[in-house]
Amino acid sequence: MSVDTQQVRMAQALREAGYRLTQPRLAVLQVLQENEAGLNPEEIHQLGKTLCPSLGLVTVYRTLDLLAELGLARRLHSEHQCHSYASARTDRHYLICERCHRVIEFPCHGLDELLESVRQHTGYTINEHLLELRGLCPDCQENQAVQRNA
Amino acid sequence: MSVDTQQVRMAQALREAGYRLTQPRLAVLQVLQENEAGLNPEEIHQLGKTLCPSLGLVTVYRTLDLLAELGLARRLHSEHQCHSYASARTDRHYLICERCHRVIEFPCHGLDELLESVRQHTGYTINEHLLELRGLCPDCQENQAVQRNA
DNA sequence: TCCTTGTTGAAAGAACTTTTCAATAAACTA
DNA sequence: TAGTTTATTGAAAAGTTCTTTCAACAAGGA
Repeated sequence: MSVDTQQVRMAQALREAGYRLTQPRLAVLQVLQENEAGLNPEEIHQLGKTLCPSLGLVTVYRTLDLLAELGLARRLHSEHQCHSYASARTDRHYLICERCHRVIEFPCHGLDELLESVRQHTGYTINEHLLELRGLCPDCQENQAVQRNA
Repeated sequence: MSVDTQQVRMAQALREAGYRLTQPRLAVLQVLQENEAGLNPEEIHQLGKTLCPSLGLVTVYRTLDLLAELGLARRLHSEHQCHSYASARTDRHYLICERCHRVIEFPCHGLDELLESVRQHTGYTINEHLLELRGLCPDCQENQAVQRNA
């Protein structure tokens, strides 16, 4: 998909959701498009200023939120940083309840073939991985059911 | 493994690495042990003060770093927050180069059975997932080889 | 072109993390 | 066990990162 096509897609998405298409928003979008992934807000701001000199960092934050809302951008990591006690393993498997935010670790088998296939397709070596699942824990599923019936 | 066993393990790890075993460090460790996963530094601080009243937040941060260095604790999410341009999918698969920090997305098949097995073992429903792989991209592998030969 | 109102950028504020430094306490020595 | 050394601590200050506030601006409809 070309840059222009993407911009048209974004223009539509914005209008449909009742937002305006502005120069700062186009600049942020274009920076994201041209850099695939892995930019932080400050980097996006610096690159974006070459496209829209008046662009402010605040607008970058706001636009990233907006694009996320529209499903056009996505935060790479979860917003709340946590610490967990863990063994010396480098591989991490977390299961997070979206309602009560409880976090458990789970044993994970059967990922090896997947990793090998990724390695072959991309040429990357893979040293460690993080698999983070989000859903509802049994308690919250039950509470939700109770609430629906009430 | 019991709490006491863990403390002995930590005492050894600290001494072997040339660090001292202190009350604040024991308190942080014990809080992490008793709470499995998902605490932020401030929460650890509050809980830790019941075990070591003088415990300061700064020491919590320092101890978490130390425990991470010793392989006894682990940060749940990566420290640098990034944004990536993405489609509307809720499932995310990132491959991050640990050297040049390039991030690419990759197609991911074959995770479904794994998720189903996790669901059965834990009782959680799973709405979305994040699979983050870390390794070296082909370019950096090559550069590393060149450097070794130089 | 005018008007309405969503959007912007700067400054201030909030939240989170790190650095600095004098006081403290762990661990070694005698 | 008491004395000594030095890593460690907690408080305050500084540094980062992100959010809120608000007057000025510009997008898009009339």
